Amino acid sequence: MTPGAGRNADSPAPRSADVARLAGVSRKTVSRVLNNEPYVSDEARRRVLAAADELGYRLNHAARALASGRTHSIGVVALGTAGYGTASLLVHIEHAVRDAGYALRMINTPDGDPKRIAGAVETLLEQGVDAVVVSEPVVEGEVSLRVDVPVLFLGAPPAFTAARTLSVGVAAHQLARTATEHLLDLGHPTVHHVAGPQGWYAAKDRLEGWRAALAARGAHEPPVIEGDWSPESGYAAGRELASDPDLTAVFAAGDEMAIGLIHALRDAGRRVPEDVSVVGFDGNPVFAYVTPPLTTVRQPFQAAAREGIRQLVHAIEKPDTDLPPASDPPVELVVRGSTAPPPPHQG
Amino acid sequence: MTPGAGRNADSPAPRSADVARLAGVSRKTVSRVLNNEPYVSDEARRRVLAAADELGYRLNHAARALASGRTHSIGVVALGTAGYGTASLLVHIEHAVRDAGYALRMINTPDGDPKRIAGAVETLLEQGVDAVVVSEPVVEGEVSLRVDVPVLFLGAPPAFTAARTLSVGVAAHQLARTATEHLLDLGHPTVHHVAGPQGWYAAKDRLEGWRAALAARGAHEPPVIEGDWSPESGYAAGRELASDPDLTAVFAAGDEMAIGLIHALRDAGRRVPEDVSVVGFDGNPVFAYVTPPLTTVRQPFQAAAREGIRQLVHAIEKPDTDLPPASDPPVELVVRGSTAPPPPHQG
DNA sequence: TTGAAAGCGCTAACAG
DNA sequence: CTGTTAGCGCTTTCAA
Repeated sequence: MTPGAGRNADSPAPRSADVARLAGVSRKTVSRVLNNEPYVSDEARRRVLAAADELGYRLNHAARALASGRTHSIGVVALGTAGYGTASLLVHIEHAVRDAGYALRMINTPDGDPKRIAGAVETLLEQGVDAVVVSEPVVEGEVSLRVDVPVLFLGAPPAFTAARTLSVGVAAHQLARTATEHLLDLGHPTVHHVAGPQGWYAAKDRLEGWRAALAARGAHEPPVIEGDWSPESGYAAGRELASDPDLTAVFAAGDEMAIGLIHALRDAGRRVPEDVSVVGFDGNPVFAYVTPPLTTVRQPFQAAAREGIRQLVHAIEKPDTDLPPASDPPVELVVRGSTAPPPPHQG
Repeated sequence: MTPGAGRNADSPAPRSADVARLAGVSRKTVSRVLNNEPYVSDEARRRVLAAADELGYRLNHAARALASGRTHSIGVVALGTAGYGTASLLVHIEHAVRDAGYALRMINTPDGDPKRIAGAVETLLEQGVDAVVVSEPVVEGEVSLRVDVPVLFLGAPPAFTAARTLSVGVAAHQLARTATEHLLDLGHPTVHHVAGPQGWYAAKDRLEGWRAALAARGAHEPPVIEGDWSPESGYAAGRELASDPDLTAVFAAGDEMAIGLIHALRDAGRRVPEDVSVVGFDGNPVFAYVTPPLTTVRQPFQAAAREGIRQLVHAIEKPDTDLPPASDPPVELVVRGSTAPPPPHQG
């Protein structure tokens, strides 16, 4: 006997009134049970649940949203394409959202153009969401949106102005600094940087972390080469860098750029890590298995997603109370085989 | 002057009645304009649009869904974690869904357990979706669901029974066969296989493609080693395989396993591709930049997503008409540096 | 080409 | 602890 077997297969889907009738209670009581509200006798609760089950009842969220003004869903605008970083962050966001009892609506935009992001948020709002999370937006935030739900910016400061914005970082600055210091600690006189596209906040932040580390040690700051996250752009940067005889260490703002970079360096006859050390950024586990295994820093995606959603749900549900602050996400350097002390002497 | 400047910032959001009043028409006419229905004078249309714009009007989708019974959104249950394949497919699905004018609701499940999938579909249905797409489910499909919306299985045959199911493949069998034949064509006497977890349909399909290629050439079929898609499992398989002196060619069911495999082979003193050739599966562009660059087959994710959504939208909107069939997705072998003819003679 | 009336299925507010 | 009464903002008849 499948659920709902008592009725014709083509009969309309059961409504809460049907459940109420079968359970012998009012619709409101059914509503109470379904929403886990207090003040329902155990007996009534039991009967309602049994009736709902027997009927194969499924709550109509559109009706609930219309009546309550709340949709119980969170919209996320995901940036970028299928990179490991973005995808991994998205997975963790989804998980955190679901754990919090919300549904997820998603829009992906290939680039981080603020107008595009604003358009995506607009679309999400129209579809009805209780909050919005913007994952890793770009830096320039001149757009202003009329948004009355809370907005979380993950991995960046607010990319546009709205009534209630939150922002949770992924410690990019600190991670970049850690990566650079690792190289400096190894004895390299300075560290070159292959940056991400400077329209992205994440790219800018990493660059600044690198710059800060250099400054703190009084190391010379070589010119930056800007890539676009792709391995191709890392390769191009590597060709350029390979001609510099003083080059001994490079920090790339992304693992994939680092991979391209290493390839170019080797094609140019520079050994990694014997001649040149390379550190990446992201922490994709697969790069532990390439030659040489990539030293990198791991982004605390999970911690950031959980913390961000925690704050967001708090803003939705208890906007007037304060939220206990969370501990900072861990900063993790993964030392593998692409880094080593600089060659004995050069030139 | 920002939109809606005429009203107090805290006033309730404008409704279609407000637009109607300002435009001097009835609510139904507003509805007609907003839904691009015929039988509206240009003049009325213009006035409605102007009024909506002036008020900063945003249609309430919950109300529309309640009244019309259609949500204009498609639910997707995404399988697996942040791998390149899954993420890339998801991005293309999102794009195709949005292009079709639908919103996307997403649930991610880490494994492909049919019960989990069924639960995810149930959740999606409750949230209200006009159709469901299940991305790359596992093979065993004993679950039966009472689903009245169309369901698309992408990359696999139906994983559960429902009223209206569609299925669009990603040519995995053919791709696996092509990969294997490439190795055979190079002169390898046979090809070993590192498979994906056999609970996954995609893994089984690739294994069968490999098997078919071998059978067609009358090549001996060596025992299969089963991995779990991770580079670690590829490495473990590589350690095992490296002890076989007859080994000259391996087809791995995923790029990441291939990377782990190559690493193990080299750790064991077998050169790639001089001693052993390796082909992967997926087509992640970054592996063009590792050493050796990985020969692989590219999955037609975009073509599959577009075609699947096309069929799905057709099933939603015109369930009674036939849909012109689409051409098969392209099968693409990407030959890079990890494959070569077998060594002159062995043993 | 347009409008009036009647719900869609649920929850909110209030009364028992 | 439980029920009653009104809507939520839109689309759907159906009539003009």
